[in-house]
Amino acid sequence: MKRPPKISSITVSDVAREAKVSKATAARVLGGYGRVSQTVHAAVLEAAKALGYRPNELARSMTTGRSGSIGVVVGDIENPFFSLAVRGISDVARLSGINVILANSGEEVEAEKSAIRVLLAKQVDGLIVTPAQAGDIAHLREISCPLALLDRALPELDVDTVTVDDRNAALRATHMLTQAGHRRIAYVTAAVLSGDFRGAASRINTSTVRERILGFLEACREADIENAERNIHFGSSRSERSHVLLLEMLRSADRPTAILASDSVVALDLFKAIRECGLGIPRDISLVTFHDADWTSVTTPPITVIDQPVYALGKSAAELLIRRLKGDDRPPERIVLPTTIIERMSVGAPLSLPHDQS
Amino acid sequence: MKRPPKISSITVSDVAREAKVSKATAARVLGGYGRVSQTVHAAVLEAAKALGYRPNELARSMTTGRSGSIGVVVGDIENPFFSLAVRGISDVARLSGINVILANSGEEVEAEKSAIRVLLAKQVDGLIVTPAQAGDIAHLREISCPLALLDRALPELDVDTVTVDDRNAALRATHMLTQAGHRRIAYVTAAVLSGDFRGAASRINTSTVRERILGFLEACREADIENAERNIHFGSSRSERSHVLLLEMLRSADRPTAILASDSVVALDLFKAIRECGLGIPRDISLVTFHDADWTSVTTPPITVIDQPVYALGKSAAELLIRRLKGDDRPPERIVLPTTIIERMSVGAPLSLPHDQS
DNA sequence: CTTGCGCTTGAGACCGGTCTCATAACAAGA
DNA sequence: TCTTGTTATGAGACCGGTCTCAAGCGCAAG
Repeated sequence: MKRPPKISSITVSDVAREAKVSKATAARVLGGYGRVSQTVHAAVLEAAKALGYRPNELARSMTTGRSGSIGVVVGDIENPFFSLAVRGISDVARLSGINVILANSGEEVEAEKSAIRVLLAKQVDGLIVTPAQAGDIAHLREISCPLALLDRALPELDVDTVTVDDRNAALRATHMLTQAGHRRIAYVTAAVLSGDFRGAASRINTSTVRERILGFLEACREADIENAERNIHFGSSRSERSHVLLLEMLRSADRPTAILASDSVVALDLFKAIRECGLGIPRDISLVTFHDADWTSVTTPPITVIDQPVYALGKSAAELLIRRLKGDDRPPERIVLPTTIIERMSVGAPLSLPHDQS
Repeated sequence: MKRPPKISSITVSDVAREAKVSKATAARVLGGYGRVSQTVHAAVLEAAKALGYRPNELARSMTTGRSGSIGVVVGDIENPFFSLAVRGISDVARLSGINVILANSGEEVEAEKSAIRVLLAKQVDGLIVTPAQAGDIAHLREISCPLALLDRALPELDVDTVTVDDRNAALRATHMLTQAGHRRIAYVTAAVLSGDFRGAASRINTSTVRERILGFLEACREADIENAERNIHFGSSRSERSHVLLLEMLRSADRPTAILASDSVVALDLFKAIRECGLGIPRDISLVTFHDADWTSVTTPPITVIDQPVYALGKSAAELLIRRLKGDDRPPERIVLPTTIIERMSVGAPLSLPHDQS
């Protein structure tokens, strides 16, 4: 075996020798378990300090079977939604002396699988995952440690889950738009759909995506808008290609008069695209987005948003997970957090209608 | 010893027994080292698959002394600057099969110390740190594994470091403002200064903060602006209190006619504060900020920014660190990345001067 | 003075891998 | 045929902790 690169770290045995006690006794003091006499306790501590002893958490984890860390797999840390949620998670984790290993899935199942495998191999005590795709969840089933789902529920997976009331949020937001007189409303989401949509909402089993669409469609139905499904745009990402697609949509003859965006990244891209097309908000087009990202209040006009309790989302997921880690084994809980709509200035009546309609 | 919670995970020995070979041989196949005959190799693999063997990375790390992960300590993941840098780091790390353990210091030294201690105990192979304070770096000195500094250099710490040319950036940005005719220019930074400033720039040894201030002061000197130090505002954070302080500054009789902000979070807060005061950009006040955050291009007016190669910053730091992890021990490198100024619409001439001056 | 109990301590197994070393088996060269 | 070399395999030590178990000790009760 190669000499480990670190220059001779101090072990329990070293401390024991220095303090002239057995390894077991030194370990008891250093590990904080068992009973040791005052005298010896002090002696060991002194020896440890003199030698500069640092416990090897890895070795400790090996015997205890607990690593003291949890794994978090999110779609994209760059998305402020996730950074805030992660913040919530790590704040809670730190309070319990647990630390967080973060992994990015880039919203791709394969990357997610690989991340989970690595995390599991690292013996994380628990996992918080934002599943990238709901169709492929075998790898989530196989997870042998406590698992919590963040932001996206999986109906077939009965584990602790924290989401927001996406359906109702989408319903209310869309309702707001129909009330304003809009009839050509688009829902633009970053989620990708394998295959084609066409009303098969049941096929989408990522809760967040499905619930929002369901809410959106319900509001459309209430307003007697037909073929609303046509206006659902999937796969909007940070890429150049999807930006072009948005421009295309905005320049088409029957362009929507109002848009609901699935997150602030999509919304920002939309905002830029709308400008590029020389359209005005809310004169030519109304815009509402999920997530009260910090920038939404400083644009001209400021954007009406669906405010999700993102920090709380992460916090709750972590709390649920940690509770379970501590041995509590009540049945899995599904928490749904409420959202509120913050009305700003990005919603107006469609151009073709008299302004006093609403 | 308590039975570990995980229900009897499959070990090398189990696989060995199943495949009817010795533990050593099974380990050779599973660990991918040493030489094994074709036949046995296949047999072991089959047995492993049948049993559902998953390697225990912890145990592996224990003997090898390498954990295959690096620790990253940043000030605040919520700050888009850091999320992007972290993204750069993790992208590089993944390519080398290394994973990242993330810790937040909240820009507090004590939290930073504690995070480093935990990370070290977890036997990370290397560390990337954005030191919260430059005065207190004993804990960084003691680090026994490769260390790389991100965004902030420490003159007294000779390790791999990646920064941007803060001084020059601040110089040019400030110069732009003086050229436009401004003479009351404020620099607002999130950094906290222990004690009072008053020209003792040498006392600030966080490179980022010092260099920027130096650049700022140099530009002021060139323009014969006296007492420019007075207009340096420290400790601007996301807190309510600091927002009030900003409002105070903006409402004072000799309020600045132009402001340079140290990061996009500060800038956003400033932007809001400026609005609250009923001031117009750039009519009443000009604004320039470090970091081309996504929102800066969609405000009215869009903000002139100092574009830092943030992703590259993280990427380079990770590359430097990983190179060192692989055994390369050339002397520590200090990389300084260039910045560019993206001129948008937030800079104008001060109100008191005729517009054609510039 | 013994017995018994509680407390402190030491010896050593164990976790799940890696890796060294010795042995066995076999092929090729003398 | 005997030596030498090469390759495949097994036995077991080791990493740095935790934890079990039994022995040693002092003290109070019988």
